[in-house]
Amino acid sequence: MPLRVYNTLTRQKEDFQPLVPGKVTMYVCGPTVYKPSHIGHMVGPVIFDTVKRYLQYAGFDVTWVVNITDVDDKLIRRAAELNTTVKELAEKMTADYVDCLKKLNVVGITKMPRATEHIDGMIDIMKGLIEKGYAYAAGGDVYFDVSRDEDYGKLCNRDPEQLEAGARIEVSEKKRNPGDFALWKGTKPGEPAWESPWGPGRPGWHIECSAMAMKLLGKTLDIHGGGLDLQFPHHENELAQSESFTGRPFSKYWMHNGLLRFRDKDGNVSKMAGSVGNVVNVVDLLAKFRAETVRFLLLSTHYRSPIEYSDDRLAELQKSLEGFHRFFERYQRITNKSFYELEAPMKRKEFEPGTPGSEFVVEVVKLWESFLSRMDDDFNTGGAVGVLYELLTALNRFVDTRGLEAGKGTPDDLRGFERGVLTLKEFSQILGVFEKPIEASAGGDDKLTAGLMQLLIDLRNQARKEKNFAVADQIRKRLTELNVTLEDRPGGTGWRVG
RNA sequence: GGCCCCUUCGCCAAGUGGUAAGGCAGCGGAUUGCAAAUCCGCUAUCCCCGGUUCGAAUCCGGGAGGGGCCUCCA
Repeated sequence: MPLRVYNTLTRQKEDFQPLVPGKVTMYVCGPTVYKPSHIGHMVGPVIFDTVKRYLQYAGFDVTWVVNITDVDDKLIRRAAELNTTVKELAEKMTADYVDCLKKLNVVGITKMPRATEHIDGMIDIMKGLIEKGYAYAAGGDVYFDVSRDEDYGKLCNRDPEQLEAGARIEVSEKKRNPGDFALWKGTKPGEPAWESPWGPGRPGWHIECSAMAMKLLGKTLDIHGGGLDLQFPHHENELAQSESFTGRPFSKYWMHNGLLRFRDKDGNVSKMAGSVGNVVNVVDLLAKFRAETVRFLLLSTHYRSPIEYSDDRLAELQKSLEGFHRFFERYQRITNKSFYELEAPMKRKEFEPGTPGSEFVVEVVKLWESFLSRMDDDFNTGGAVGVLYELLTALNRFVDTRGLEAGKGTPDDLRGFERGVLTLKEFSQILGVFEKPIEASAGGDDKLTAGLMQLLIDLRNQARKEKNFAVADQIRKRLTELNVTLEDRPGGTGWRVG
């Protein structure tokens, strides 16, 4: 089954076929770095990081660019409030953003260009647009002339006349049409400015993305992504100016991710955004929940659907993910190997069906196919996550029924088991999760604690042997009060925090 | 006013014409000295009304409720 992608431009799912066979260029709009990142900023990166992982898995060579907008009205305002420079503020907030991405295991970004590094490219585009009559200079500003662009509005299915009807666009004497947008803004005192043929000024909001995308990835991209809220006006304008400039399609596929929603105490649901004032900073969030849980939350819904955020939901999710980590410990007990250090081949075609005839392997292969067919269908990570849980259950069931933990498995059982675990690893790598053990439950790092725990466990087991359950239960109860849970397993007693 | 989307078990969430994945919670069972962990089983006909079809959660029309964009926003 071919990989299919929903294209905002055509409003339907299409077979994915990049311009150059085997290679994919992807551009995703990044943040304006004037405030610390909130979770909403992470939705796109996590999703497109997973998209990139899957495209690579499917055999494509992917180049992924995410821009940093480091000059704009909000930055200028905020810098003034903080009594700092735009540059300094941007650097600080960029560092915060990059750090958040790293924590959420977004590792696939090839390049992160800054808008201010591409002023020349923007000027070239503006010159070209003016030459072709798509843009005009007016009093130190440069505007894009919407009326000259015949298919303006095609991305968002908008009729320019309708736009004007409801427009609350800033009225400017300088504009020819109300819908025209600024490519270049003449400088005002105290603002950062760059030289240009139209005098000193700074870029408008949309031109930077066109300049950076085309400079780094070429005139036509394979995938352009971003949040649904950027569809209009940002992407519409980006598309208009880019295509007017090059005369070629700007991007083959446009992908838009759903926005995060926030449910308040009264049960009202609304988008999470700075303008609503209900944002949750990533740094604050990660103090409460593991980064893996947050990443998982963003992947457990289809990317085009809105994601409803709440603490309860994260807590619930975190709990269910612990089941996976418990299984990884179980795997280690059985095979003496660390799941976290396993490496599954990240090429789809390298999958080997494993021992033929084994019922368990047949089941694994079925789940593997199911997982991939969901991912093939417009990156349905929500559905794929469901298969991930199914595989976990299948593995635990196999361990139980074959008595693997008690050492009763045949070599054939163990081979099949390894095949299944490696498949789980493969899924994990595609989703970018389960790379590290949960710290709190690892427990054994501290030698003294480990020794004391072993002492208590030995004492309790001795009491159990003597049928002195009052003492045994006393020990367990007191440990429970200390948030330590004991597990009596076939191979001996284990413990964990939590 | 214009454009668009959503409504599936108590909660979250897959499924886009062939008879309802998965998670959390709940209940029952296996296992256990009792627990924990794990496994097994049980719990929905898909907001309402009408239509198309042999057959619809899935398509069409109408209604109700919710959300988004049109202005900075990931």
